Amino acid sequence: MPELPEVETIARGLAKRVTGDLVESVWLGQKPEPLKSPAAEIAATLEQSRIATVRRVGKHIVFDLERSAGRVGRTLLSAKGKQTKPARPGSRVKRSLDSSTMHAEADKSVRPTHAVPTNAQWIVHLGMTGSLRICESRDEVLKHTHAILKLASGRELRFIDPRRFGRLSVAKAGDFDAGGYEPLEVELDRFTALFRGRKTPIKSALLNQKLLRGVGNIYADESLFRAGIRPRRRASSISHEQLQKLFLSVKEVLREAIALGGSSVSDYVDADGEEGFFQLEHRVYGREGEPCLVCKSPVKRIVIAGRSSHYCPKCQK
DNA sequence: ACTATTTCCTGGATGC
DNA sequence: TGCATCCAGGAAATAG
Repeated sequence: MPELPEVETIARGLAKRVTGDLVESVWLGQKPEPLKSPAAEIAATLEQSRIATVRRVGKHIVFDLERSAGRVGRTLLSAKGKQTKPARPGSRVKRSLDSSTMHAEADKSVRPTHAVPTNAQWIVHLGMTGSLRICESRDEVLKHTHAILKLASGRELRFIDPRRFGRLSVAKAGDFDAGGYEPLEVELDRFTALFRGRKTPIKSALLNQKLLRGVGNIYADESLFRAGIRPRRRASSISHEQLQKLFLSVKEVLREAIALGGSSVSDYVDADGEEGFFQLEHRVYGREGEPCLVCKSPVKRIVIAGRSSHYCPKCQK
């Protein structure tokens, strides 16, 4: 179940291996659930785009795409002869409406094959069981494969997701907004303000992606344990001092988990097929009935908002 | 404006 | 051994 540290690990691994590669063609499966944008739009955006960067935003993986208008223009010209309206899909995307006409006119007359980045994005959410794998084209196409990107390097980037909780979408650059603050970047006063006046359990607030983006069930439980706060405590009832502790705990847990490549539970592996090791550092998650590592009390498991929540009844108040 | 609950989905674990 | 049932959970939708 990829949360922030797993997604960060995956994005870093993908960045190493596909940055600069060109998407030559795209195959999308028939199951509609994983597609948040129309299939034709996803394919059209990806095809003939260069992957400029791969990065994590919350639990999303964002591929920043660039398209060389020169390449497209040249292809069209050679195939169809001189066109009065050269197709340059890149020119319109970034510029404002006011200036686009002028620029288009100028570009057309002076440099019809000038490269203009289109600045689109491919956004992948892995859900519970989604994975992105770099394959050779001869590799067996696994069951539950929903998308295959053929790359100019000869490899394929495949999206596989048995449970289909994952989502694929495309957006123009700058249009994608995951909401919430990045937990590793947020400042203390903004962090504490998130919980002011909220009657919901602190655990639920931590899982709310509109407040903080990227914290999931494992890291919420682990952060609350380190901060000594019970998951059912109402967010508004937590003292400033305790929130300060939670602020530090969240960052500490996430940083340690990223350093260890995330937590490998439910067969999570990163882009290189490597397991993470933070599951060995879990102090409460998945340890129901086992002794607290600090006080030896049995770890309790309760359900909050349908999520299992683990805590030490003695260490957490 | 919030908050709580339900729904989606399948593989693996459990129970009889 | 086989078959049914339950469970995992992120986020969107729905209800209050």
